[in-house]
Formats: sequence, structure tokens, C-alpha cells
Amino acid sequence: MPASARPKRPSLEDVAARAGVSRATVSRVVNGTPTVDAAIAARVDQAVRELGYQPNLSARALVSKRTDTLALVASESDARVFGDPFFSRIVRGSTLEASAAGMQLVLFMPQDPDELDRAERYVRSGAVDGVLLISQHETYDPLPGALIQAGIPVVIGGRPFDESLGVAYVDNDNVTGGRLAARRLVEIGRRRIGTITGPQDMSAGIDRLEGFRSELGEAFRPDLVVHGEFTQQSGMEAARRLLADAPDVDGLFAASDLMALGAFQALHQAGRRVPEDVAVVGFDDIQVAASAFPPLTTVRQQTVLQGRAMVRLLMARARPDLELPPLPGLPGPASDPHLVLPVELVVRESA
Amino acid sequence: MPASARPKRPSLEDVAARAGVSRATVSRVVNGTPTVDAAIAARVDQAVRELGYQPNLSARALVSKRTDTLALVASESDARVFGDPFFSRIVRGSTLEASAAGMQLVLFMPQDPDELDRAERYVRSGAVDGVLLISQHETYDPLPGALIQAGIPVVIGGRPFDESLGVAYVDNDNVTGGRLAARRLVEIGRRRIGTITGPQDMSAGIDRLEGFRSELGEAFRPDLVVHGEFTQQSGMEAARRLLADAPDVDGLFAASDLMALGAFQALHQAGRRVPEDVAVVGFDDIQVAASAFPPLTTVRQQTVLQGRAMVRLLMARARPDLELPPLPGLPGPASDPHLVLPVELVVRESA
DNA sequence: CCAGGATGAGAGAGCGCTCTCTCATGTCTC
DNA sequence: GAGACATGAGAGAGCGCTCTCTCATCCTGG
Repeated sequence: MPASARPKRPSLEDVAARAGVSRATVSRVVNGTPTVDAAIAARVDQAVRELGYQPNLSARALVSKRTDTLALVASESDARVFGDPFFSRIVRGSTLEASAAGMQLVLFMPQDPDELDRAERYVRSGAVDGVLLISQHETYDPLPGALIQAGIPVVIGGRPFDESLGVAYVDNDNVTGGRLAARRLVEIGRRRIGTITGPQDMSAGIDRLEGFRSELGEAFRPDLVVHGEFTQQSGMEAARRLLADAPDVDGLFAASDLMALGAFQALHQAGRRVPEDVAVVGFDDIQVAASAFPPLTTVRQQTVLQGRAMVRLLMARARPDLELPPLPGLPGPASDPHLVLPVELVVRESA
Repeated sequence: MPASARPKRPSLEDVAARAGVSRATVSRVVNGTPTVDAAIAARVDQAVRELGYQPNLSARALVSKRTDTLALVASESDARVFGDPFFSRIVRGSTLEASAAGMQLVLFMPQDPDELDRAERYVRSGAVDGVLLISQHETYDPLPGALIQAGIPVVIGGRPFDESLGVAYVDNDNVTGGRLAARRLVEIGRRRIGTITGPQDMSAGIDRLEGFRSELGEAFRPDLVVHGEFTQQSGMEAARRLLADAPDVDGLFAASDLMALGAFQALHQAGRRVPEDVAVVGFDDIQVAASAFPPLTTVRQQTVLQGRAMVRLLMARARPDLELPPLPGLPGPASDPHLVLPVELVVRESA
């Protein structure tokens, strides 16, 4: 069948003709307006089914200014996005919440300025009702400003760098998390405590190090700080560097579980036992943390909840007409546009 | 600023008024029609910039029947999608190709029938020009049929179960891949060769096993077949079961690299050396395969190319008006709607 | 039995754009 | 210098939908 034979999609008009009613009535039935006689509604429903009618989203959006669609933009390499369970959980949480609200979530993973630009044009073209932004880097990112400027509702996952924009966000309490990790290592008697940080152009990386540093105080050893990129590979490499520079390290805070797992590899290869020789604390509490060898002591963050809360916040701004039931588990009022979710230490065997 | 203060977005009309031209002329300039006087085009461009004008996608799509958007639907749990580099590469390939063609790619990861239904409504509402479908399971999936029925261009990644639909697809030569793996293990003198299969409700899982089985012929040992789910965890568990049932196994074909890596874990923990005691061949050639310990012998599939080819195929059906340069690296003519990409054995140290 | 209010269906405008047609210029040729 | 032809800009219809008005019909109560 040649492409030219593509059948014309049925319109409201067609359904109306078939059901013997007006366009307006079909619209009412399709949108669930209650003021339609049951018999007529049934006739319309039948016609809809027979024709396989599907409302044209463009036409609807054009007049109603709503698309019932939200965008999730992760400005990150797809290798990172796909390699890190963190994203999986955020996506899960936001999809759950979007579905519950009857919204569709679409994902964008722009990798370079060109793709970022394309994504921006897309969301600015009115194709979505609001935007979730995650994995923000400090390098100048025009997206949040441009969207806010354009009047598009935005919620950021993590702490925004430019607070002056006044943008809503949902963060994890990364500073406290860093503190908890440091405290645990001190409490179990470690003295030469190093850390593999996250990227220092991301708020999560910065804040976790900040908490770690301030908790350690005098005991903080700048020479035991190595930088990672949140990935397992980077954690392994960082741990190797650390071991080479400071073989006497006896405690290690990895700012992500993936990096902690990488550190495990490096430590094992170097013949160090965990936790006997080096105690390790991670961050995230991803699924495999519990089944790692040894099971990883880590700081748990509520990533699914973060995703849900982000969508809630976004919905409140993008669709104030919708009345949503309160989301359980939030630390503050649901309307608070600056949410910081609590973290907790999960003690297993690695520290 | 209350949400109600959201400024009205500028329309073509506004730009036209500001530039002192007609709506049609602004449309021409915005769409790059060459028949516009340079001076006038400059004036329009200026007005566009001053107003921050962004064409309304809905309005455009309504009349032009094009959205310049493609959907990629991965019917898979987000844990699987995010845990497997395979998806990352497919996404990379399709995004690259979509960008090159000036199209936007949006991702969907429906996890349950409800989300699948929502995604279907979305793509059937005219919000996209075409759909890429990956990670299809044999369990009855109404999506391909429904989309084809609705006249929406579809391309499937992998071998479709229902060939009667005549849908275009891009597959990897999984049968040959299974053969290559088996042949390698035989050639290096292995006699008791087991396999960890992929899911048997997915064509990739079925076909790799089929190739492996037919190559082995008489030497195929049904008792050395264990099933996995393509994940590292499932590979580890499957290898443990295999070792428990058949401690004398000396060769192993894992139908994905992730499962091979899981098998490595199980083998190490069981005190087996790779490749001395058990030779292992994987499938995919994901990035970490080369840096695994030992480096993994595997069957390389061209996943990025697959993603690119899928978009090409889709564009040919969704946008026949666009003339795209040929895509290098394809085994057949670019117009062939049933593409099977070649695979190759990459010999490293594990087998 | 009829005014007055519900109730429920239709008419029609218009969302922001594209694209065909039409028409006013400017340019050339003989 | 007049006719033929490009060239480039405007007019206007209409894409498929929503939503406000308007109006026909039915049920009340006095």
C-alpha cells in the first residue's frame, strides 16, 4: 500500500454525522461533560468506536492551550542517563505521578547545544504544559531562564544554581547526607577518611562534599579528596588514584553508589578488604547496593518520591485547575515550591 | 508573579504587525521560503527576535499535518531500559539521525497496559509523524497493529512476531550471532557448552538460542540451557543454577554481555577461572565488555547503526517529501523495509 | 393551562498557522 | 514605449477542535 493511500483520520465532524448529532455534542461526550442525555451519549460512543476516532491533539491544544503533556529534560549524555539507576527512579516517580494526573510524560535527553536548542524550541512551541529539568550542570545553561521568560512552568530536580530565577525545585538533603556519611566513618573509628566526590559542576556533587567537609571539620583531609563523575568507571579510577597517593586511607565516602561499587573493584584489586582495611559509605541506595559484596552502607535518598513531588509541583503551576489529592511523604506543605527531601543513613556491612 | 499573569505568547500576527508586513510573509520568512526580499526578511527576523516569537506547533501541525516529531516507544520496565546500555545506544543512534533530519525524538517507556494505552492515544492523536518500537515481547501487544491500522508509520527494532502486518523493521542478525558464539566455543575445544538465553518471549532471545542450537547440532545439550532476562543479575543467577546442575560445563554462551558479566561474578565466586575452566562468549559488545576481567569475547551488534537505520526507514515512510542522503554502512538498499544488520565475533580473552 | 425555570442540543466564532490564489510591481525584449 | 514575463507580497480559506451563546423542549407550580 503506497503512503499516499493513507486514510484520512476521522474528525469530530465525521463522528457527529454518523451519530446524527452536532459537533458540540460529540465534543461533550468525548470530554465527559455530564450534561448529555445517556441515550445520545451512547450513540456517540458507538460512532466513536466504529470510526476509531481519536481527537486531534493539535486542534485541541490550539484552542484549549493545554496538551496534557509534560516534558522531562535530562541534560546529560545518554550513557550517563542510561547507566545510572538514579534516572530510572526519577523517571519512574514522575511517570507514576503524571499518569495519575492523566498527563503524558515525554523524555528528552539533549546531548549537545544543538539538541538542547531543539528541545527548547519544542517545549517553547506549546507542545507541553510544563517542563521538569534534571541533571543540571553549572555551566551556563540558558534553558531554565528561557523557559521561565517564556512563561512555561518549570520545576528543577536538585538545587538550582541561579536561585534568583525563583524557580520551583525538589532537592535531596545532600548536605546532611554528606554529614551522615562522614559521621558514620568517624564513629566506627576511621581517621584517614577520603572521599570520591561527584562532579563539582553539579549541586549534588558540591553539596555532598560540603556536608562531608563540614562534618569532618579539623579531620577533613584535602589531600584525600578525589573527583569522580558519579559513574562506576570513574569511581574505580578515582579509588585507584586515591590508593596510589594515600595508601593509608581507612575510610571512604563515595558520593554515589555507582562510584562506591567502582571503588570496591579497585580496593579488591589492590588487595584491600572492605570494611576491615577501608570502610566505604555510598550515596543513593540503589537496588544493587544491598546485594553488593559486601553490602553497601549508604545514604538513602528518596528518588521516586522526588520524581513524584516534582510532577506535583509542576502540575500545581501548569494546571492549577486540576485538584490533586495530597502526596504523602512530603516534609512540608505540598505547595512549597522549594522542597528538600530528607535522607537517611542505611547501615549495612561496608562501614 | 501569579500564574494568571502569564504573558500571552506572540503570534504570527503580532510579528507581522511589528514588521509591517502580512502574516503570510512572516510565515515565509520563518519557514525559509526563498522568495522573500532580503530587506523585508531582515525586518521580520528582527521582529521575531524582539518578540521572542516561537511558532505554535499545534497550529502548524493542525494545518500542515506534520509535527516534525518522532516517538520512540520502549515497552520495557524502566529498570531494564536504564540498566542496559543497549537502549542507550539505540537512543543515541535514533537521536543522531532524527536531529540530522531536523526532527525531534521523544521517548516513551510504558510499563503497564495503562501507560501503554496512554502512549498509544498520544501517538494516535497526531502528535508525532511516526513511531519507533523497540523491545517488543511476544505477549499480545496491540500497539503495532493499532498504529498501522490508524495509518501511522511504524518501524520496529528487532524481528516482529507478526510478520503478516508487513511492518518495516531493522533487526540484528541474531541467528548468525548465536552461531558465531557456538562455533568459537567449539573451535577452542569446548565440549560441554551451555548457554544463558535471553527472554524467550523476545525475538532476540529466541533467535540467538536458535543460532546457537543449530550450529552445535549434535553437540547441543538441552540440559545446559538456562534462561535469563538479559540483565546482569539474571545472568549471575542463571550461571549459579547452571553450575549447580552441571559442574562440568566448560563453555558458556550468554545471550547478552550484561548476563556474561553476571556469569563472571558467579564463576569467580564458584572458584572457576575464565577462560581456563569455563570459556565465556557474550553478545552485544557493550562498552564495559572490553574492560571486563577478563576482557569479554563477544558478538558485536551495531546498535547505534540500528537506531539510525530505524529512523531512516521511518522517515522514508513518514516524510517521503524529505530527501535524505544515503546512510553508510547498510547491508542493503536504504529503501529495503526489512533490514538485518550483520554481526561479528570480537575475540578477546574470555573465549 | 400557562408563565418560568431547568435541561440539553445546536450554531458559530475563532485558536495560530499554512498555502493557494491573486495582484501589484519591476525588468526585459523587440 | 508597449506587451510579456518574472518577482514578491497580501488576502483569505480552512485545518479540527472548544466553548460561549442561543434556543428548543420538557417539567414544574400557581
